[in-house]
Amino acid sequence: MAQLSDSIERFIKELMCEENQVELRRNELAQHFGCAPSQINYVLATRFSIERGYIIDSRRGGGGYVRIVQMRPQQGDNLLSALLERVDNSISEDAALGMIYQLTELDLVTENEAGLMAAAVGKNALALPVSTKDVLRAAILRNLLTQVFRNLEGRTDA
Amino acid sequence: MAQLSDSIERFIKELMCEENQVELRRNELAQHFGCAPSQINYVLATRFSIERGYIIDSRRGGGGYVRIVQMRPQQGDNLLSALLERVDNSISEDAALGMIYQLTELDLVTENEAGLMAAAVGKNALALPVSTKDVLRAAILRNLLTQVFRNLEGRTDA
DNA sequence: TATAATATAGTCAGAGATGGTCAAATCGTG
DNA sequence: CACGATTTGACCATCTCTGACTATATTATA
Repeated sequence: MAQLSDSIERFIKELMCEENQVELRRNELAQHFGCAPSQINYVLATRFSIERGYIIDSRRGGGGYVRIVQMRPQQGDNLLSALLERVDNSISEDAALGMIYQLTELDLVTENEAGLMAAAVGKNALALPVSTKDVLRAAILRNLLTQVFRNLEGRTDA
Repeated sequence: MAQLSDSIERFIKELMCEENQVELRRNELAQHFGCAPSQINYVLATRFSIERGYIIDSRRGGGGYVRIVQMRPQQGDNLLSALLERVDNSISEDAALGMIYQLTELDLVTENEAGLMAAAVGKNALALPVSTKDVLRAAILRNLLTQVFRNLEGRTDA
């Protein structure tokens, strides 16, 4: 029964039991479970996704690591998923600005932060054919939304 | 695991904590850390780059030295112009992130704001052919920089 | 002074150490 | 069987560190 992925998931969650974050070596963990390193990525993608309330941070090269942070359960959990879904693959400028406005109303971002987000997805920033614009805006906005929720966690690095 | 580069970076920043510049011997420093002298150059290139607001000055031969100076802008306005000029029509991800890093070091943006800016110009956000990426990133970053300084206008302690 | 010796620092290609991505193979279950 | 979930492996991306070779400045010496 116990699929490899489930074991790895449980293992990681045990490591996190007291802390709400854990740092690990991808290759070490893979070796510990005798599996391919990419298996770890699979577990992270399916069991520790942003939608499920986890943030993954990593670094390559010597001294590399993978850090998993569990977001505190909060109003945001469902909101983020809902927002990401609403953005989907393409979004107009108006809709994007509306969404950002909503974040300030909820006190999830400061006015300054909202200003930056608007600057990033505004039409001035996106010098591209109109058709491409909405798609690109969606990609950027998704990134920004995720970042907003990371910020709420009081991140450890910059 | 604290990488050698990270230790060297921290060491140098401690030396600079009060002064905004420091002078050191490359070989001495390398010996102190038990590494190859060129390692020092690596740290300088990656952690004390011009994008991050540092200027390196050095001299070879007997009595040679390496001097690291942190640039401190007098007026926000001048800095904005300088940054916009440096962005120009195209900018790499590294350079963009370096610039954002500089803004946090100068306390012009909070860590959260820097995170948002990085999210807006990171490669994950810009799903485009590489050649187009830098140009688009430049456009977005210019917008963000302008917004940063707009935000500063309303600040009491600026 | 001209030249050689010595003392520094810089550059760059490549090795090593990690982690990431993606598509194909495999597994399990309705 | 069909189909989604899992697992793997080949190939890619990034970060760090070193060593051989190069460049430049100072000092000693003929």
